[in-house]
Amino acid sequence: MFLEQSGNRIGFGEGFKSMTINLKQLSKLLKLSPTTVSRALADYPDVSAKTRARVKQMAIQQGYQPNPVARRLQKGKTETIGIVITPEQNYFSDTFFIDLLSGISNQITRAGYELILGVASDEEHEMQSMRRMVEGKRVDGMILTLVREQDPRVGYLLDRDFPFVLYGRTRETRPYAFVDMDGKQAFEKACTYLAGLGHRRIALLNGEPGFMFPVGCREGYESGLFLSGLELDPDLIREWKHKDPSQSSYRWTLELFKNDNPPTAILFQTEAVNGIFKGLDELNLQPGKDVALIGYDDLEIARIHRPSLSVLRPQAREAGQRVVNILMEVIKGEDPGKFQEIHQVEMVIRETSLPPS
Amino acid sequence: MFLEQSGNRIGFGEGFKSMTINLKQLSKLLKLSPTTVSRALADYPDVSAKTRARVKQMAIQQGYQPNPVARRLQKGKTETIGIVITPEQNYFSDTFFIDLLSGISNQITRAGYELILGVASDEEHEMQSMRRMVEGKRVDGMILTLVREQDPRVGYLLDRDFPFVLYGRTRETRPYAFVDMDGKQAFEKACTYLAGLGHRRIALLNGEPGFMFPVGCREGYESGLFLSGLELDPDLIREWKHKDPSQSSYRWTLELFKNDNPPTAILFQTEAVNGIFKGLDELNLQPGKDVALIGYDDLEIARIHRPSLSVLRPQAREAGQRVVNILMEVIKGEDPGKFQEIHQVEMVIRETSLPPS
DNA sequence: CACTTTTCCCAAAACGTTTTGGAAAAAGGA
DNA sequence: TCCTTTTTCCAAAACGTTTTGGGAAAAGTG
Repeated sequence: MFLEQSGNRIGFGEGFKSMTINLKQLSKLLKLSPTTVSRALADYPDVSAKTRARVKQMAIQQGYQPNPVARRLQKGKTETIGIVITPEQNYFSDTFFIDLLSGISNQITRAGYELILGVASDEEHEMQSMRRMVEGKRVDGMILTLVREQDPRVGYLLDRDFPFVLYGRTRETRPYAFVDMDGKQAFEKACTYLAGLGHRRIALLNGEPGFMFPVGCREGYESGLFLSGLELDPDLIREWKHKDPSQSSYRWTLELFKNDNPPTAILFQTEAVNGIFKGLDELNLQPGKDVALIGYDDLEIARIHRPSLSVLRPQAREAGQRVVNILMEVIKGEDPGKFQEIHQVEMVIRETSLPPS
Repeated sequence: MFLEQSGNRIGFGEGFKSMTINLKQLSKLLKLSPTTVSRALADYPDVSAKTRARVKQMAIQQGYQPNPVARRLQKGKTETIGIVITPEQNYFSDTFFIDLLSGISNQITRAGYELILGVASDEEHEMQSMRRMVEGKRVDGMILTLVREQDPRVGYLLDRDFPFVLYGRTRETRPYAFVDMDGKQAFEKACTYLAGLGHRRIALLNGEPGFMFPVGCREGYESGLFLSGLELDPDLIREWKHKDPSQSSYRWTLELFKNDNPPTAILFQTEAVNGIFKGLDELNLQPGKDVALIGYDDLEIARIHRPSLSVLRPQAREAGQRVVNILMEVIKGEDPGKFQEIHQVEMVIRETSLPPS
């Protein structure tokens, strides 16, 4: 065994040797006990201002950083949050999810925590990845996204009283913490806006059934129709699939216009816009001119397309930050039921929301 | 102090209490020492087959899982790999990056390791996030993506002998480990293919300068022209920006066709396809018919567009797995210079690569 | 001055593993 | 039988922190 804790590299088979100082070494340098050094750095009041300053200065000079693994063991916390994503969900479409993730990651870092990522190919592996994190004691809390109406993950976590926060909502009677976008209000707003322009046949190309988000979209759509004195026509509602948003939305667009009395406007999630454009193109209909369009999510394509796409714009980054702040409270032991946030969604009017021609 | 280590929940302000068993409790149950139980589970030969079986059975029955934090402290490893992504890089375009990440994540999990994710808004925060991981002793190794020609991250890691693997390459004379796609060979193949069809004016709409990948693309393009006996015309080369791939590629497409002798084919990264389609549309040119197109990366849009887009298809998932396997070797102390892999890229001919009309 | 309170510091325990360095028991060899 | 070797187990140390429970010195207090 080498007693010398120098940073010398030993050529072979040795890998990286940290050349950083640890608490014991630092305290020796200061001629203080590890206890006092630890407490000085943590700003405990029972260490004098003078030594505290001395300790801090030396810590900086020596580049001391407490070993997080040791601290975690002692504190009984992993200081880690888990999240599992699945590629099939076309959730990585452009900026939205990465914005959410960005808000989450930054806030987690600020708290001195870590974000560990699982990538699961399907629902089963999604659960498996989460169980590994939870039962393997690898995280203090979980963040769930793209929640389904019946989501086994939520039940699982509630059953074992494990801290978590949803981005979105699910059908579950027990109280839990969530941050959600007000999809209902957003679609209601878009729908009444279009009706206000004179549109009478407004279609909804909704997200995949089984997931929770489209439920709110539909509620908002129906409520918007009702408020505008329009009747609901089931023929004007279609649902695309996560696996191939473009393909399925393309097919449904064509379908919508087979109607004797076709729509003059479509509400949808922007993910599906490529299919819609393609369908309209094939039907020789000009987006914006012949058919008004409002999408949910302000993706790059919405801004660069000509005509540019009117959209509902959720604040993903802010939502991500809130998710983390709430999760920290829940981990501390706060009642999750207290944290149920529904964020308003802004409407951005661009060129595809004109009155009917 | 509570001696009783039961899993009882204490109602308030207590958060989640793991009700899992630990090594000491398990060994008490088995009437064995923690040492023996630990060694039995790790398949050491100095514990008899009989007790080993007994231990394993009990471990399963009790749902014992060793606390990873404690193991990490003892082993002096974090069992964790870090990766930092930046949202501005439109790297999340559809399937490519998520496939890479999927390969990385799965392989890391298989090794019993964790993947921690940093999201940085720009180059500076990218470095900052990495330093936090490295100097904060939070990871055993780093994975770098979207590397620049001059990449400070590589120098930083080499300087402190910290294990890392690049997905991609950079200009650096010291040896380091990487997995890269053979962009050069891919573009050469596409270029000679188009030339073989009779195209004489082949344009390159290349990625952002400063990054390493476009360098190889250009080399392959030039080499392809040379092999086909075509002359290089600098007017047929343009470069778009990561910030707005569609916008800039749209502008450059228009620019390309202002040429007295415009191209009949374009090579590009599929990320930029929306801008190209838009530009061609504006110029009343039909993709595939009037202008042959081959993109790099098989994104969803490439498959669903009519005409469907011929592409060069990198195997992102496999590359991700290799990156992790190599990183594990480097962490073990193997010489990074031994691991320099260049993966071949498949060409998928679809409908946009016809002979010139 | 004697007593109490406050200030400042520290030794030891604890977190839950794995590894080290034996030691007792069993088996083998003569 | 006695000695050697092999098998099987374990006590103690170690990883690097934070927390616990004082204790000595300094500062008030009468």
